[in-house]
Amino acid sequence: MTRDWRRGAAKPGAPAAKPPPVRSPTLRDVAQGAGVHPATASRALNPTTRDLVNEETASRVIQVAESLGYRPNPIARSLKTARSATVGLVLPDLTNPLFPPIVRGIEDILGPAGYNAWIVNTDNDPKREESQIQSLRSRHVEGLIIATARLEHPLLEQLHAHGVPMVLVNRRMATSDIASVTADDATGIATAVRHLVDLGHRRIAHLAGPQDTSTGRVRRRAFSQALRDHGLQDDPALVAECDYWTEGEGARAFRALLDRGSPFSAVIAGNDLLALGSYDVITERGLSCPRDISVVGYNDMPFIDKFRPPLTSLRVPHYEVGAESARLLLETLGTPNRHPRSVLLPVSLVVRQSTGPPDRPAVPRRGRSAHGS
Amino acid sequence: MTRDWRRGAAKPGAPAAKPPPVRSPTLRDVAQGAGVHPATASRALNPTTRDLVNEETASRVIQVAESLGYRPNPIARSLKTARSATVGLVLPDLTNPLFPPIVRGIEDILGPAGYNAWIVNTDNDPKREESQIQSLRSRHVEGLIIATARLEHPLLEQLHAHGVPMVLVNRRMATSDIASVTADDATGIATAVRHLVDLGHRRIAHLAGPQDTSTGRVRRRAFSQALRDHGLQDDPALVAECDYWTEGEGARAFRALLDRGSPFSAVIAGNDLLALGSYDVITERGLSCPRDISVVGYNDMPFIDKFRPPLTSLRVPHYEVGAESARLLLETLGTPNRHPRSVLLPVSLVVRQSTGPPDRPAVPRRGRSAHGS
DNA sequence: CCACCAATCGCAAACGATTGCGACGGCTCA
DNA sequence: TGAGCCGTCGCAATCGTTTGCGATTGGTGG
Repeated sequence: MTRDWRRGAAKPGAPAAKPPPVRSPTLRDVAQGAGVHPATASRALNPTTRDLVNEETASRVIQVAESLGYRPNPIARSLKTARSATVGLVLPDLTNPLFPPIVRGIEDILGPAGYNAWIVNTDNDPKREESQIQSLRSRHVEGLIIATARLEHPLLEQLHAHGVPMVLVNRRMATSDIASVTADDATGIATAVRHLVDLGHRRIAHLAGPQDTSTGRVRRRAFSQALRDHGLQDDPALVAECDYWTEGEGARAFRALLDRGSPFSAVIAGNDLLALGSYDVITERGLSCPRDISVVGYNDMPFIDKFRPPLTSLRVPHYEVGAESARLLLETLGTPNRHPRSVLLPVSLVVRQSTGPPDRPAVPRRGRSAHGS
Repeated sequence: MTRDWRRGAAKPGAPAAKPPPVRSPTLRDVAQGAGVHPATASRALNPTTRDLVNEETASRVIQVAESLGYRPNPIARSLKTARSATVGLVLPDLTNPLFPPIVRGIEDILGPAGYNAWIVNTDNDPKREESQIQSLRSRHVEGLIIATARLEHPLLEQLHAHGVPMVLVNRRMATSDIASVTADDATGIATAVRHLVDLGHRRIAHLAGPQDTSTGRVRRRAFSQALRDHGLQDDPALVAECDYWTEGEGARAFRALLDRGSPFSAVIAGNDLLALGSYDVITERGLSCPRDISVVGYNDMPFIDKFRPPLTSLRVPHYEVGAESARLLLETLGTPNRHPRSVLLPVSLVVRQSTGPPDRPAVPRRGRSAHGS
């Protein structure tokens, strides 16, 4: 005698006025419809346990489930299994056009694998980052894809030590060996330098990104290395650091570069936004690109081919970066103790109109600043 | 062996010598620590039920909870309460730079109210949209913010009829009265037309967006109305429709416009991407903007001031649009039967260098196409 | 002095799923 | 014929929290 386990057992005395609640069907409903126990229904519906139940009953259960439009409740499942089919995606700032393609790549891989991504913004604020990650963890995300890594990042190291599966995207860390997906920045920068040298440039400047990020540092080092490889002088006066990857910082640093008085005819920016900042300053000082100064960006942001002038930039396969990081994370989730792997994706130089042969030995505008002789 | 990084992976073989699991503390732990029943702890921790428990015990419970670093498990809570403190955000395409600021606005309002947003992409694919929304609902999101609405949208109407709280952002629907937040497109377009008329333009074209979206249709109608208001002829030959809000569609439609042979000296694009498409064609045909043709965009996308030439555009307060839609949704969640409200946010014209006085009666390039007489 | 009430708090049943374990038949094999 | 095994499937516990209800206490008014 099957006990009536249904919660809505009609109150005795109450008329059989069946008020059909819009409540979506539960596992119990399909079990009852198929005349089996919920446990059996559960096993029948789950592909990995399906062979524990008679093939005929299984298909009957499936049949009923479909006709009822049964959708398993991910919350209940999560609670029981402590798994969530969800991964967290931690971004510094969605407004940066760099990230949407990465997100797309990630989702396109995760989706077919049955996972979804929780996207959170940190605004580059470590406090916010910590609380966001905390929130993700309490939601039982199974892994993290992190685009906010700094070279020194205690929080991430701690998570990694705790065995939290994660992969860094677009960034690497100094110490820990955490899986990461980045572009081959060293080769990219070398390509850019060669391009400029081939055009005839000899004094090339660098707008370096934040030195507490791997991209900022790797690109800066690669820059120095490439100069030396070409037998050029690696003049510290031709490198200016930016504290953030923003247009404003790019402008500030580029102004500083000009004001230092060391002549240069080309600049390689740590990324496109910094390059845009230098565009602003070039206009502001009455200079012309590429006549007075050639500019190379990094990332090949969308629409950057429509800027004035169209920016020569290094194209990073962002979509692929995202996709690859998702694949890495899935691998990690599948085989936990796998040794962390890091992949390097190729970048390519897209030559547009912001680079050209040096017009003449550039005499940087000294402004009215009276510094130096 | 489930890989569960939340709870300390108990080393196998370790004696049962009180292995203090790193497992995050549960309500039971707190209750036990405070010497009360979990139910009491729950009530003490919940601000709305706190007055059901003795003030002293309440503070003791809170004390213990803090010292233990207790974080309530949202999943368990969700399961029990059928609420999730989560809303779904349905976007057509995150890659469109229009959306990140909207997302920011939404998150900035939702966050302090204790809500989080699940972001999903639909790629403008109705099938995908349906499955994504289904997925959101099964996660018990409490409401939806939807940026993918078309004028006719059975799915949304059905959800609305089912009482799903939702607000449309940047779009409205034809029939249902669903809360929405949009820009004041009619006024915006009128402003643009006046700007062009003031410059001396008399034959103005329109690159219309998809006519199954409210924005596309409203802007197109406003365009015709504004022409008439200025006593100008509303020539159907000067309106070309785009099927999508993409650069490519803009280019295609603009080519068609030129090939029709009706002269015009300015064009108002349904949005910035369409305007960019016309830029491409202007270059491709050897024309010049604004000398031959003035162009006005819509949305004032980030960085669009750096295009060639800097695009005159209508600025929509996207952040505010997002924020306002979040506020609306929160209101709806707070008072379910409230009559749906729709808000219209002001837009402003940002004049840059893509608009200027007409050089001479433009003689559109007829190309080598042999169509027509 | 008893009945009643308010304030507190515990009990236990949910929420919807998963899963170890054991029950039950039917079958094989010695 | 009985022991043992295998295929199926039900039982019940469990995940962590919320909440209706009832029990206990102490205080109060009649």
